[in-house]
Amino acid sequence: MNSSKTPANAFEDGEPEAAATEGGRRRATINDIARLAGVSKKTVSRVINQSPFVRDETRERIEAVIAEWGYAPDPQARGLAFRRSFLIGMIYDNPNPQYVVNMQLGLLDGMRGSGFELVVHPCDRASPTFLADVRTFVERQKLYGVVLPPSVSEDERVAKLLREIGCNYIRIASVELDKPEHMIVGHDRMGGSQAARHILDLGHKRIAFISGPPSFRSSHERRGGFEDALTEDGMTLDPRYVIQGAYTFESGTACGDALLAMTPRPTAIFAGNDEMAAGVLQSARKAGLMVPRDLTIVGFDDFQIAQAVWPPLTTVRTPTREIGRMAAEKLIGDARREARDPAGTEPVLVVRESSGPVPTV
Amino acid sequence: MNSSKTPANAFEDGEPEAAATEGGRRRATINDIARLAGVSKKTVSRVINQSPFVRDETRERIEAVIAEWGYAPDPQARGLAFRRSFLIGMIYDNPNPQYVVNMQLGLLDGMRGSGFELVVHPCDRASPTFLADVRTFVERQKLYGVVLPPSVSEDERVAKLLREIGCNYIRIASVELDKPEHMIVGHDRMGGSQAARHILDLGHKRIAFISGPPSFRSSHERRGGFEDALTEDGMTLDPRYVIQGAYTFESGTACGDALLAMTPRPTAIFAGNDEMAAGVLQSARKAGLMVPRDLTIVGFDDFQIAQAVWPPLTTVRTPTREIGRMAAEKLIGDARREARDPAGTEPVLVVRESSGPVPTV
DNA sequence: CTGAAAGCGCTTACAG
DNA sequence: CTGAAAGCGCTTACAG
Repeated sequence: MNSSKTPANAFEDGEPEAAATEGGRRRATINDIARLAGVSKKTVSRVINQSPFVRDETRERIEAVIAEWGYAPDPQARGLAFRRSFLIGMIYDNPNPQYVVNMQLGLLDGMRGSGFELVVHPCDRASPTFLADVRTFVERQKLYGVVLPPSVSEDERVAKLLREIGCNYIRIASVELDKPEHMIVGHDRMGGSQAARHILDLGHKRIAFISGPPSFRSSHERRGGFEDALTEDGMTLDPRYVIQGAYTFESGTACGDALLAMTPRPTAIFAGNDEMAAGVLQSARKAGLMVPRDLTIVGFDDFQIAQAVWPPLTTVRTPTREIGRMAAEKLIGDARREARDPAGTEPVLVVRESSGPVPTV
Repeated sequence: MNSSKTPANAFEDGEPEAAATEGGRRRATINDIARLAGVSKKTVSRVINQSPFVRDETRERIEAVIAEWGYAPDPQARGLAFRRSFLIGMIYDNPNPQYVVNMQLGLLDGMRGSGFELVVHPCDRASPTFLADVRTFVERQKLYGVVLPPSVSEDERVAKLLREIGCNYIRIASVELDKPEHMIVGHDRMGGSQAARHILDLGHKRIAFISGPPSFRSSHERRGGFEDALTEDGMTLDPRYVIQGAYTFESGTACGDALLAMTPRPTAIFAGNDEMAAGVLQSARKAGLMVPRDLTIVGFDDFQIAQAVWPPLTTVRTPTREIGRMAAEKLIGDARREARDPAGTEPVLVVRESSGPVPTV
C-alpha cells in the first residue's frame, strides 16, 4: 500500500514563497551561461558533458563563465532529460549499525565531488513485498545505480530484477557471484586464515569455530579460510568443535555455553564476528574461566565492541569503509580513482588481550 | 573544490539502452492517464495534488485509471516543476553509529508511504567549508527539507542559512532552540532525573557525575535533570565529583580513573552516556573494584554496548528512533500521524546489573 | 469545476 | 564544430 502513495498536499499550505530568490540573486541556469558566453545552450551542454566536439577556445570561454557564476547544472532537470537520476541507492539488511555506517561513509567517500547523492534503503528480505519494494524504489527514483552489501547482495532475485529493469548495480560479497563489473569481493577467506594462523602460532590444538548463519556467504568463507590454515599445519577442524551461531551477541553466548560444557573443552574459540566473540566472553565468565589464561577468543570485524569488552578482543579488521569507497567508484565509473589503493581491502589481524598461549594444564 | 563538479561522462560509454522499456510496457505518464480518463492532464494533476476543485465523479474516474495502471507521478518531473525535490536530507555529525542508524530508521518510519526519500549527509562542523557544503547540498538537490540531529541542530549558523535559502528544517535537541515548528525536543533532562532517582533510591550519598562535552546541550540537560532529583532529596552535587568527559569510551576510562583515585571515592557514578559508562567499568576493573558491589555505574542511551559489557549496564533508554519518526512526520506535515503516539518519546530507566545498594563498608 | 498554453532546466535527435 | 526545435513529465498562471 505504501508504494502507490505520493506526497500530496506537500505544497498547498504554502510558506512564504521567497525561497527561490532570497539570499542573493537567482541561481544561474544553462540559458544564462549560454547567453553570457554567446553560444547556444546545446554547446554549454556539450561542455558540461565533456563532449569532445567543442572547439578548445569555445570550451574555455564557456568554462570561464561557468566558473565566474559558480554555475552547476540542476541534477533534477538533467535527470529528467537523461531519464535517470543522479542518486545512488544503498539497499541493505545488515543489522550491525557499525557496518551500515562504515559502508555509508565508504560510499560517500567514493562519491565525493561527483555530484551524486546517497539514498539509503534498509529492507527486509523476508517481506512478501520485498522485491516489489525494491523495484518501486529503483524505478520511481530512476536510480543511477545501487550498491548491495550482504546479505542483499547474495540474493539472485534482486540481481535479476535489477538487470531486467536496466539498473546498474554493485554486489559486495565474499565470493564472485556475478560478472566482475558487478562485484566487489572482500577477503573473508584470507581473514579466516589470519585468525587461524594466529591461534596456531600460539600453540593451540583444540580449536573451536562458531560460524555465522549459513545464509551469509561470509560464514562459509571465514570458515573456509580458517580450515585452509589448519590444513597447512596438517590439522583439521574437529566437527564436534564446529557450531553454528547467528552473528549476534546472544548466539555467541549460547554457542559459548555449549562449547565450554564439552570435555575436553577447546582451548581456543574463533567466532565468525566480534558480536559472537563478545558473547563467548560472557560464557567464559559464567564458566569461571579467565581469558586468555584459560581460553583464547578471536573475533572478526574489529568493530567498537571488540575494544569495549574485557579483555579487548583479538580480531580481524575488515576494511568496510574502503570496500564501500571502491563500490561507489566502480559504480560511477571513476577510473582515475579506481586505480589508487589497489590493495587497500585486505583484512589485518589485530592482536589484543583475548588471545594467549595454550594453557599448560 | 568538490562542490563545483558534476557527473560528467556519466552516460557516454553507454550500456545497452534497453532500460526504459525492458521488463514490460513503458511506465504510464500523466498524459496516458489523462487520455485514458478522457480529461486534461491538468485535471489529473489536480487529483494527484488533492485539489478540492474536481468534481467527485471526475475524480473517481481518474483515480480508477490511476489504480488500474499503477500510475505514480515521476518525482523528478514533479520536483522540477515545483522547484523543489521530494528528498529529505539528514545532516549530522554524531559519531555514534547506533544513534545514526536509529535516527535514519526513525526518519524512514516517518516517511514511509509518503513518496519522499532520505539522503544522508554526514559532515564536520569544524571544516572551513562546512556551511558552504551544506548550502550546496541543500540548494543543488533542492531538498524538500532537512533534519538536524545534535550537534548540528545546535549550530545557529546552520539554522540561519536554512532560513535564508528557504529550506524547511527540523532541529532535534534537548531544549527549545527555535520556533516550535522547527523543533523536536527530547527529554534528556527527565532522563537525568530518572538516573538520579534510581541511584538515590539505592541509598547512595557520594554520587559522581561524568558529563558529556559542553558543546552538546544534552550534556547540560542530563546533568540538570540529575541535579533536579538530588535537590528534591535535599542533596546537592559535590563539585569535586563532577568531571567532564567527551561521550567516548576512552574519556570514560580517564574520568573513571580520576574519580576512583579520590578519597573518599564515590559509591555511584552516573555517566552521560553508555560509552563513558563502559569506560568507567574498565577503570573499576583496573582498580580492583567489583561492580555493583563496590561501585554503582549508570549510563545513558541504552545502546548495544550497555548489554555487551559485564555487568550489563543500568541505563536510561532514549527513544531515538521514535524521535526520528516524529521529526520526519513534522517535516512532511503528516498531521494524521503526528497525532498518534503523543507520549512515545519519554526516556525509560532500564535497570540491569551495574547498579546496587550502597556498600556497607 | 475544467483545459490550452507556457515553462521548470536540462538533453536528444536532427540539421548544417 | 555549432545550433534551432522538440521533448523529458510534471505544474503554474491564466482563461473560461
